[in-house]
Amino acid sequence: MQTAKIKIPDKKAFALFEAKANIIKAMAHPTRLLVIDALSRQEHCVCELTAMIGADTSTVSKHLSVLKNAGIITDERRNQMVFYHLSMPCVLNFLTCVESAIQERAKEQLKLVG
Amino acid sequence: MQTAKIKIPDKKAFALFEAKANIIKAMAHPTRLLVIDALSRQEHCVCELTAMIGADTSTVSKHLSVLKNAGIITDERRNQMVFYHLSMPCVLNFLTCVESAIQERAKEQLKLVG
DNA sequence: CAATAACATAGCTATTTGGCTATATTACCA
DNA sequence: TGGTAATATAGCCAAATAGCTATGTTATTG
Repeated sequence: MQTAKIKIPDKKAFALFEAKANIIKAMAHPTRLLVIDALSRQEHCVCELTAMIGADTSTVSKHLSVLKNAGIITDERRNQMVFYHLSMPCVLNFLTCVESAIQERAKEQLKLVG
Repeated sequence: MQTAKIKIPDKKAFALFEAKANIIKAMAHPTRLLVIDALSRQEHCVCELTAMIGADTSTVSKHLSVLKNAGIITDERRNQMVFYHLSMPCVLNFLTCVESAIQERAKEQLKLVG
């Protein structure tokens, strides 16, 4: 039983949801959020990011290519090193949104316990 | 060779990245973005969302539970029906950010082609 | 040109995810 | 109380993901 008038999305609308989902999927990993966070302050080479993350270079490199393919970061080679930059800074607002939601939830949990 | 001073994240920092990633992961699916979009305008019951999505009720129900567990939506039973609401409206700003990034990229593509 | 440093890619495997079918569960109604 | 509508859960399988090891690529250096 439907009460509200609903709008069934057409192909184009669904394609847009898919495109957005692909970008969001690229962010949906703790390591990649760490990368975004680090690059929000300054550019970093792969070696620095690898040191922060504490994983294999190949693993880090793969994560970086996921973010790059999604258009969230860009790379720039300078001699042997490759430096990465955040090219979609508006994602930071979202992370703030998510963080406050987490904090609020923590407060709720405290209320229930204490 | 590292040039910049890097900060290795401690356990707490990494746990926060994980918590954020869990919320983002919940959004990282076209169907769930459709749900968020629909609920941003008004509440909807499962039957309405199912009609929009065009999938099995069980599939839609699972998607809704993913969003609910992440704290992005809430549910409210009224008689036989369950209505869902968007409880984290700040995610909409993020979707706008992603959408404009997609548009910009499309423009770039056009430049390259034409 | 050989060796090395910094990254990237390929290939493999364990885990997770997303869809379905089938089976609860909850509330209403005859 | 039995039947039905609306939703949720369980269980199954194909596909995607994330990590590693091993190998390729690019630029520097001796």
